[in-house]
Amino acid sequence: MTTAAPAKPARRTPLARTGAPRGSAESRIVRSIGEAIADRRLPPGTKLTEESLAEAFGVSRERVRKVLLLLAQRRVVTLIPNRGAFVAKPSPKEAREVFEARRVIERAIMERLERLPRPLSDDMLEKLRGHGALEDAAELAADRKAMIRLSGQFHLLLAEFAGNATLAGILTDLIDRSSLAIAAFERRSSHTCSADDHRRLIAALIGNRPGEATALMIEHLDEVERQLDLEAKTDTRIDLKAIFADEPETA
Amino acid sequence: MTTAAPAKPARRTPLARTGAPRGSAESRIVRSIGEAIADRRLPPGTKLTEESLAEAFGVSRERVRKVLLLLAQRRVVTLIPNRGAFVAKPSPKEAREVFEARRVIERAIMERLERLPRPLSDDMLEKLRGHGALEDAAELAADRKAMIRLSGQFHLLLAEFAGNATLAGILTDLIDRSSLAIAAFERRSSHTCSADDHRRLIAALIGNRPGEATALMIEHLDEVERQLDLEAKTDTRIDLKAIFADEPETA
DNA sequence: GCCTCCGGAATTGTGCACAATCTGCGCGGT
DNA sequence: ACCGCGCAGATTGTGCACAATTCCGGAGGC
Repeated sequence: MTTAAPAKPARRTPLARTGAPRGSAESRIVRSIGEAIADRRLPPGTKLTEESLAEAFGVSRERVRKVLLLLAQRRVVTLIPNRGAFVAKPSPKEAREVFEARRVIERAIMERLERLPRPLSDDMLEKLRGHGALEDAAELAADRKAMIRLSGQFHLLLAEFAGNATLAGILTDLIDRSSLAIAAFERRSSHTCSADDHRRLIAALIGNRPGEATALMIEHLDEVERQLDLEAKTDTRIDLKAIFADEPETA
Repeated sequence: MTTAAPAKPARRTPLARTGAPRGSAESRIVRSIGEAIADRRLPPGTKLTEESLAEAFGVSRERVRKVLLLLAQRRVVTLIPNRGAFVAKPSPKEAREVFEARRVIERAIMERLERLPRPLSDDMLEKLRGHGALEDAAELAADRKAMIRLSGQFHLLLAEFAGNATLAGILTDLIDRSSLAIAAFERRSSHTCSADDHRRLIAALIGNRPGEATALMIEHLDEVERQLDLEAKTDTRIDLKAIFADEPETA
């Protein structure tokens, strides 16, 4: 204050949502971008300019910057120093690794679910059936985006039932990265989307024939991976840049 | 890192390691803090003031802020809005989940290692034996910090041998969180630190008796967890705050 | 014709100043 | 004496200005 008040500030912070959920603003954007990537509105390799995103979400550039940092650590976007943020384009190797990691984790989850006391709780049954219905509806309506989103949610739902939030959290990231891999390597032709697999899985889980649900899950994941074209021929351009740039945070 | 000179005259990016200097500064700090937490120089619940850290590492406060955000997403520190960053203090539930997640992942890793063609490559054998020697030396010298660090590295080494960088990355986080759990729940008394377990594990791996190494790994992890005191009695203070504060980024 | 070099524009990176919020402590009222 | 209120100091949160870097296009030389 005091001296020197050259017309410059005049910012008013409209207190509209003063103490409002600060943190949630960021996670909202993270979710939003994450979904956009998952259902392929943002294909791998897309440049994510800070200012564009800031404008799109109506927030400041630093907010976006923070979000991008978060997404980068989840390997959903790739941050290249002085170059910017790009929707991650996994290598075939990484794609295979992600699916293998999923098999490892989801097998464990299924084994846990199969060990649950029977019959399953009404809550679980209802959620399973409800979800099945949603997937059926999406398939019937040929709503591709909904199907993708629901497919991810299905796996996450099972993870929650297993009661290990830590594993579920890890799986969340892996599912996002799967979506990315699918977007990057999906074959033009076939895509017998997995709603049917899910149906059988639900039935096996309810029916409780030992080992069957687990086997179906593994087979399901194998099938999804098998539908990808993971043979060489990677568009080396972006990948090389991403590889040779020092990754900001990889552990 | 002698100078903290704010002066920044004519930086020349000595290309020593390409575009690395920027990003690596942060990951250096992340590693540094991570290690300090792992070997208990920073016990759970410790307040991490931004400015103190900035001064300690000779960097600006925003750099520290970024690092804290990264560590927060790895669940190594807890970020409470307008309150600051604290070394995470896992709940007993979370501790159990982390160990279970480790069992899931490390079992898979061991099964993969056991499936490796025999004899193991010279490179692997050398690294295994070399690491064993280091652990022996640390145990002999009663160098607790070294033992903790080496113990984590051992598990990570096995993960690398398994050839799935994605799983290894996930395990890295879980190991850090294990250290945290151990720091939080270690019993005063016993701590037959696991160097002996590791020795047996190495032997089993080299010897290649089917299933033995995997079984030893599971038993090892069980044993480490069993040595913790995970009964209620949680210091609710910090945990409650962490729980009720809206978490910035949890997925 | 092609390659190289050199601006100009756009984009990212960083320090800084200030605003918002929380904690601790002392004062005054009941 | 106890409780609540409010002020002061410290700490975190955020926008902004500017520095650094990269990208793109064109002119010039071989």
